[in-house]
Amino acid sequence: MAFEICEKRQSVIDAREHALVVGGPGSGKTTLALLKCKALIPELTPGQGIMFLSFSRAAVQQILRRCREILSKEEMKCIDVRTYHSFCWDVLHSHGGLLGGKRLLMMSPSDEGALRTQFDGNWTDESHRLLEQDGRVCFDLFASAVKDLFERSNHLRDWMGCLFPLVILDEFQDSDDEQWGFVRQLCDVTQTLFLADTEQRIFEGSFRPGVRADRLDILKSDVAIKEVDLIDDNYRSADSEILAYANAVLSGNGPLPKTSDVKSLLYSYAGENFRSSVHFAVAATLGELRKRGKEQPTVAVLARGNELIAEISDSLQVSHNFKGREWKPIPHDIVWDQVLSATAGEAIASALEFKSEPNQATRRMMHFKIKAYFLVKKDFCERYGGRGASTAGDRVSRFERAIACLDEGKALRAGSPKTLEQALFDAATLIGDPVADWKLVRAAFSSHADLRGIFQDARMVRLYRASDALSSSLSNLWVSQANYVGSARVLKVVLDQERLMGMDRDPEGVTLMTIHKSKGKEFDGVVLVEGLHSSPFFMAHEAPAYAASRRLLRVGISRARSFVVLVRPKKARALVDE
DNA sequence: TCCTGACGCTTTTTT
DNA sequence: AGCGTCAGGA
Repeated sequence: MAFEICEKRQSVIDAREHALVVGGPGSGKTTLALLKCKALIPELTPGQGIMFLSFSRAAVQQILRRCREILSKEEMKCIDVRTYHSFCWDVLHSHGGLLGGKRLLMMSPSDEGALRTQFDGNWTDESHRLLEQDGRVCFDLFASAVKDLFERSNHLRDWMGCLFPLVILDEFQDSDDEQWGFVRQLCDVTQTLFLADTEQRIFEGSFRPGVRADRLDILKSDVAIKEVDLIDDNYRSADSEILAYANAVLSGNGPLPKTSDVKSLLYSYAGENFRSSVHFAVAATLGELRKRGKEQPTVAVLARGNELIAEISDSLQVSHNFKGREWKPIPHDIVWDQVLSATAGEAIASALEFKSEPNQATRRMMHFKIKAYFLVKKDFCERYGGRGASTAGDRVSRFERAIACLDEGKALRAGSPKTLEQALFDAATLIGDPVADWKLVRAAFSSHADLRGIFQDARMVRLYRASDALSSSLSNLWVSQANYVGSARVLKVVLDQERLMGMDRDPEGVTLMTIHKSKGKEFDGVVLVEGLHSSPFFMAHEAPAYAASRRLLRVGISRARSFVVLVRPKKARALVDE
């Protein structure tokens, strides 16, 4: 469907004042913003450009993809699409000296993480102290530091306005107080275009303080702004009822629109019944999309939680019987960046080293890596939620004590360190096949309740084929030295590399991720999966109308251009009240 | 210090 | 179902 420029849209393109465009998924906010850029570019003087800010690197990729469709190469040079953080980083890097005299030092998230795991106390206070006393800026403080900078130096702020006659703010409903702080400053010196969808507020709440439900009201009351609502427009699934379905789920009031573009599949039990149902749903979605003429359909398999995503990935890797047919494994990608699974992988790798070459050094390293895993886990729990932190802390000290025993030459006491060593000792001999040997050593981690987390978290460190970088590196170790010493290091290097490379690959075929990660993306088909005991569509203790869950569901459903399958437990709550 | 059993909860998370 | 938590026992 062609993008029609109605009067409403043209007014945004022509506007010389601040503008706010509100619209749902697929309503064409980004396209409209880029058309405005196209119109403005001829007026730019040399050195001037347009700044397009978004939150995540994934969103930046998505916008750049759109730029390639809409703008010429020359035009693209005039637009700077970046994340808030990278913009702030540059401002602080070039002009941070204005803040305290000496040059500022920016800390990357991993620098900050390393400091934080060592620091005992209130990290927020500490990060402010680091900025004020040492000129070291933590990632979370970038925006507020830029705000301070603009406040203290009107000259710098004015100059930013000259450099960027138009600044576009994507997903503005998700901005926090600090980000709004420096954007507010820019409003005085340049033209702005805000893009927003209030119903896509899915990160609001605990994890990013300062993100507010009434962000748009604050904007409208602080700045004179022209507001345009694209709420009725839909270009993504223009011919289908998918968005209408998603909006019915959002409102919670029936009835759901009757459509052949959204199907439900109900399952009865966890385990095999669940896994084969999901497997079938994905295969059927691929089949349906091919029938509809997509030769290489893209399909997203979405769930609320990472654990369920991991289980689904397991399901798609083996054959299943469903509806009297055998369904072959389905190759897929997973969007997965949990630091925890890499750390768990390092612990398993160090156990592989110990099993293959038992000596003081490998033995100590294994206990040390396990302790490191629990430290990361503790930090993780403290940051995101709270539960699990005390257990992880216990286990840190348990392995600390074990290391102390080793250093003093004493025998280990009863407990998980000793149980693990015994399990590794009892396990079969390693044979030099990294896939089999990894499996064997990983299994030893299920020998004690303490270590089950490592066993689970390392699931996503996969060694499928001999061609994989990881398994060939491990093979090389075995061939050259007849043991696996060094595999923990190799694993870290390979995973870091993969993380960098996997960054900007376009989705193709089947991709698994949480619904949160799917925000801003689109696919031909979507399979939304609800667990029986985990990742329910509606969280048990949520506010009465399940507003947050409904917003999330709407994001998930509306990712689809053509076809949606919902896989749910039979006894699950209905999507809408009748 | 470690284990066991009863009880409760089950979710995400940019850079 | 399966894990974290907390209390009490070995």
